[in-house]
Amino acid sequence: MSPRSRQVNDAIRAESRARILEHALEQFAANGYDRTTIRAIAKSAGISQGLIYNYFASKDALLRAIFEQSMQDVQESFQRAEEAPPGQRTVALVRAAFELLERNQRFWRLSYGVRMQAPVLSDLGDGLQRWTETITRTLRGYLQEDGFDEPKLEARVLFALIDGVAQHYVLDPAGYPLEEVVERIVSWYATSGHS
Amino acid sequence: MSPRSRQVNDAIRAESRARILEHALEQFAANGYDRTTIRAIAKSAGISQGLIYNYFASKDALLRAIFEQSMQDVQESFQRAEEAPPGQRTVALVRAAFELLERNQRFWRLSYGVRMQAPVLSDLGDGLQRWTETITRTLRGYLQEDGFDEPKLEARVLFALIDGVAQHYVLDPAGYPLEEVVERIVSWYATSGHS
Amino acid sequence: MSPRSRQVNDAIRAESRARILEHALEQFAANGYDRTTIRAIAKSAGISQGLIYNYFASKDALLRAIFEQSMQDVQESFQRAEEAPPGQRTVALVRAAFELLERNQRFWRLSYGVRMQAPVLSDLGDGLQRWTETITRTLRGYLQEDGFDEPKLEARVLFALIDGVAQHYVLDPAGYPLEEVVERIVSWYATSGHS
Amino acid sequence: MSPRSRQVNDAIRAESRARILEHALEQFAANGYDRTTIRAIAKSAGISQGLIYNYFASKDALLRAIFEQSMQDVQESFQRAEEAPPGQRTVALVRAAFELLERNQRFWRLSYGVRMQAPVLSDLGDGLQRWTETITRTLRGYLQEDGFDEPKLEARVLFALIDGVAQHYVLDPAGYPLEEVVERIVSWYATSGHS
DNA sequence: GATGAATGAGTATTCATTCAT
DNA sequence: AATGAATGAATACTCATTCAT
Repeated sequence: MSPRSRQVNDAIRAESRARILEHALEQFAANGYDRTTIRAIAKSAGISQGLIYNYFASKDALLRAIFEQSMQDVQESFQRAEEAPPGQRTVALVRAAFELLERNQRFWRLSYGVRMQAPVLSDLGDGLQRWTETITRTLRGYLQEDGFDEPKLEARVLFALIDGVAQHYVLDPAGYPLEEVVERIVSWYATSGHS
Repeated sequence: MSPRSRQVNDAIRAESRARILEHALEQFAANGYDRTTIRAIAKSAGISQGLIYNYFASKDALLRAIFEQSMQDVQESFQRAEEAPPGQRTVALVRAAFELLERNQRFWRLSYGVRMQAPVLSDLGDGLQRWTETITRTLRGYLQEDGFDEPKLEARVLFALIDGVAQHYVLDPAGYPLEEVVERIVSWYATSGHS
Repeated sequence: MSPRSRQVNDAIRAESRARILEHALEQFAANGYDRTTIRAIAKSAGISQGLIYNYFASKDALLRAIFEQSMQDVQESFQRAEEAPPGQRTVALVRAAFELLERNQRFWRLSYGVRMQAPVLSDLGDGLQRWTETITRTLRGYLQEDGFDEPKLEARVLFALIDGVAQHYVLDPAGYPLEEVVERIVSWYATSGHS
Repeated sequence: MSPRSRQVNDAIRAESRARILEHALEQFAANGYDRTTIRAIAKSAGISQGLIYNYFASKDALLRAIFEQSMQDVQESFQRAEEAPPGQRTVALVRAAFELLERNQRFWRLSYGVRMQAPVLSDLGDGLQRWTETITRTLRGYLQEDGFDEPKLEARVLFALIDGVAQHYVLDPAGYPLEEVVERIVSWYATSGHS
């Protein structure tokens, strides 16, 4: 008789939104953004196509929402790395990065698949750009603390290394010896003040 | 209206084919494979849409042809690295890789943009997969020669590093200090037999 | 939770129904029937979409209800014209028509916007058709009373004139010198028995 | 063998374009702009939906093209009215208007159906507005020539009359005694310098 | 009486591909 | 060898309408 209570509605909305995001991520990661149809997402989520537009203004907005959600996760994770004792922060951040990677493979797969199109995918470009800069700057700070000679250059190298490993991992998660590779990298940056 | 001679015809065909490949690469690199239309390629090349199908069976086949052409280039380049004296081959290959990168930025941009979709872009998957394996195997061999302890693991790390740098470079060729980064990497692998 | 009394309920229903009609007319007049969404009406009225269907079976029925309501208004207005003394009825009707027009601009705007689609907008056709015939017949009667030679033809002309002026007015109410135009027309039909 | 000659292509294009315009007008006039689908136009014209976009950028552009084409017709027709001897120009223009109406009923039906939406149909608004002003100004000039006291006001009345008759005619061309009505109007404006 | 989440059929538009010339 | 008119299947998105609460 009486309309659904505010709380019940909010719960329904939260659940539907999450469901859509989850299945959109799954499809985007598997087939790439452009080759994923709204139809496929709806089917995968077991809902109608129209419902998606009840929660997201466009396919583009859906992609953006996925990024925002994941970026928040990244921020939090990196903040925890900051709490590590000086001299161990570089290593803490490297480990944090790979933990993120394992925990959210599909997002990173999507992210790498979309990266080169950033300037072309409206409004996404900025996010990725800023995120890249943040990482580089953070890394630079840690490397400087840890006594590296050329922290700026070194940050570029380390970031590239992390990025490269992450991509290779994501291309074949089952077959990639991520643990070993991470340990190899960590062992290299653990003994501080090289050069 | 005497029919064109065989030779003239062949020359025309070669020139048209090359022209199409060139402009397809340009467009694919700039906008991504999916977002590039046959129309755009034809317009860029100054020809009709139909003509493209006279040389390539499909958009997909056009992409494949670009890869084949570039892969050949890669092979040749890497073969020259093999001629370096033992103990310097790793470094030679690293340098060769980055020379290739600079010489053919657009191809690498396209390549990285398409990589995550490999399984989904028909028939392309194999090519990329095989190419990845080839590089890893070659690297492993050189690193072993050069006295590294765990050549297999080390090859994964080095390949990831190269790949990561290449991607970062390709995202912003003008702003990336490629020379310095390469020298940093090279200096690291030049003093052989680390461990 | 004692049930609402019958009377209170009826009052609520009447108020809601009127509210919906009011805002539907506003939206239909501003954007046209086809380009007005149920969503827009609901938003304008500050109610939910669903509620509209509690009062009207469909968008179409809502349009029909607006017409019924306004037609009644027209009937009443024209009946008052009938009370004018013979020889002044034509003028009385002309004045009544333009008073209606000014009083209910939005309805006439909607009406003119929908007129050409009448046969296509289910069940509306009849209403408009009948209404047109009624006016023509009434006008014919008055003109005959007033001694015009060819009352049938003259009625067509006068009706067209009224209709044309009304439309031009409704297209730009602020800039149209309605008073003057009406006086010009009235002065023409005031001196009865032309020919 | 050799591609179609320029001339043949131009002929094909002209024929296809005309065909599309013709069937679009037919559909728009019958069902209104908003309720006419591209699909329906294509089906009516016996072509694919895609082909329409080969000639017109959008449904909107198609509507605009119809207006441009017909407006040109109107211009020419009115210019011929200008050649009438002074004192008979008003009547010549009235006759010209109704000839246009009969010759192109469907266009006027579409035009009246869309008029109230003008501000909402992108880019069309201006055209109709300007056209209205042109007519009013021309009429005013002729009426002044013909010695009417208040040509500005009189022009408004005459324009409304023409417009009203045109609409009533277009609503039921078969049953409307257009000839008689026109003659009635003409007879009124023929004896110049009333007042 | 009232809500708003959900549906599904429909719409304009795009684009790889074909084919007569 | 080359053209470009034409196709048709697919796509993102809209919106009137339903219904459980």
